[in-house]
Amino acid sequence: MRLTRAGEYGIRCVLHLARHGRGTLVSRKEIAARTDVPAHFLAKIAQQLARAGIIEIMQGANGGYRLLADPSEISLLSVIEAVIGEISLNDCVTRPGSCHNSATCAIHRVWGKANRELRDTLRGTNFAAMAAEESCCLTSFPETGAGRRDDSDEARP
Amino acid sequence: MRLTRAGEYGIRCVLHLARHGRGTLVSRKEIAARTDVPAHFLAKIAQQLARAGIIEIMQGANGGYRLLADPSEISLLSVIEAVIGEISLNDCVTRPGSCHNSATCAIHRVWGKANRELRDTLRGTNFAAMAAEESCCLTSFPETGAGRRDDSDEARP
DNA sequence: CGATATAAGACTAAAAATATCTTATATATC
DNA sequence: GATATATAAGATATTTTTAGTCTTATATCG
Ligand code: SF4
Ligand code: SF4
Repeated sequence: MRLTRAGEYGIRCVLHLARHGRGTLVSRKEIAARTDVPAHFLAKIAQQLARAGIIEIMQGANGGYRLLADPSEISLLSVIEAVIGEISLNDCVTRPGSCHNSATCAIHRVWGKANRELRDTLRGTNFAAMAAEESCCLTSFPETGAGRRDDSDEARP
Repeated sequence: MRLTRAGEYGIRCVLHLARHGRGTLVSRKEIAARTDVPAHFLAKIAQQLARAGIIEIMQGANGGYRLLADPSEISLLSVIEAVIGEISLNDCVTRPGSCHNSATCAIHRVWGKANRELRDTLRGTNFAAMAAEESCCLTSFPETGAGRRDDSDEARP
């Protein structure tokens, strides 16, 4: 009944990009450092965000990630579900077949309602407002992570 | 982001008891068979429900479980949280200290709101209505579980 | 007492989450 | 084109959580 770490990281990544605005390229390294996410883990999450059409990944020197849409058009729900899949408070909500009983189950309907409400709330939240907040999440993370200084993929000579 | 199996089992157990009414003693064996829950697992869950004051456990021959309160006074939320602990959609909701940043985080507030809504919905659902439903969950489980015939703790002579 | 229940917690197995490592590929710059 | 720097992609490893089982102890009825 909780968000996974990957989901939380995905949100941080998009929020950081949203603060730079749509289309601005930001390196994975910077995002990882500023949002306190392991760089390699971020790579994986970014791939899922890219597949969902939320960000674009630029390879090569001076590569990085950029937002494809305007922050106001990106909902919290779409980011979360891009990373962890469709939200489902109980198995039978998204897979009614998992319980032979779901067709007539009173509890099933309660879960369905709660699930709908939750998704609607998250769908109703976009990144424009959050990015604009004076004290946003990500400004509080240190610019150069003390314990996470060197996340480069390359070995030093 | 999903209910654990233990939570689901706890709900089934209470619902089954609710259908018998407050104070009626039902054996663990019967509950386990009718709700399709492993008997030993149910024992563990029942202990948590007992600690939360929802059911009472009677030991000895002809023992079993009984509801302490009227089904109308037992909310879905109380049963779930008795089994899986307080609902928390994200770590920082129940443990703000887990992220040094929660005090000023815009996303944090969204999670707080969503979490409150979810808990309110579950709090607003009690077992009286669900137990009264014509085709309740538990009637659909076979009376004698085909693959779960013998859940006795005792070895046969 | 003896049969039949659950208590309590140790133990095991399976699954999922989290993170890392390795090899490959793309791009800018020289 | 060569080189340095970036991400891609997926295999692998570690840790944590979930799910279930097993064993020994205790309570109650008849
Ligand atoms: S018993 Fe009802 S709530 Fe539980 S899994 Fe089956 S359909 Fe869902
Ligand atoms: S960054 Fe915000 S939402 Fe994420 S864990 Fe920290 S306080 Fe919670």
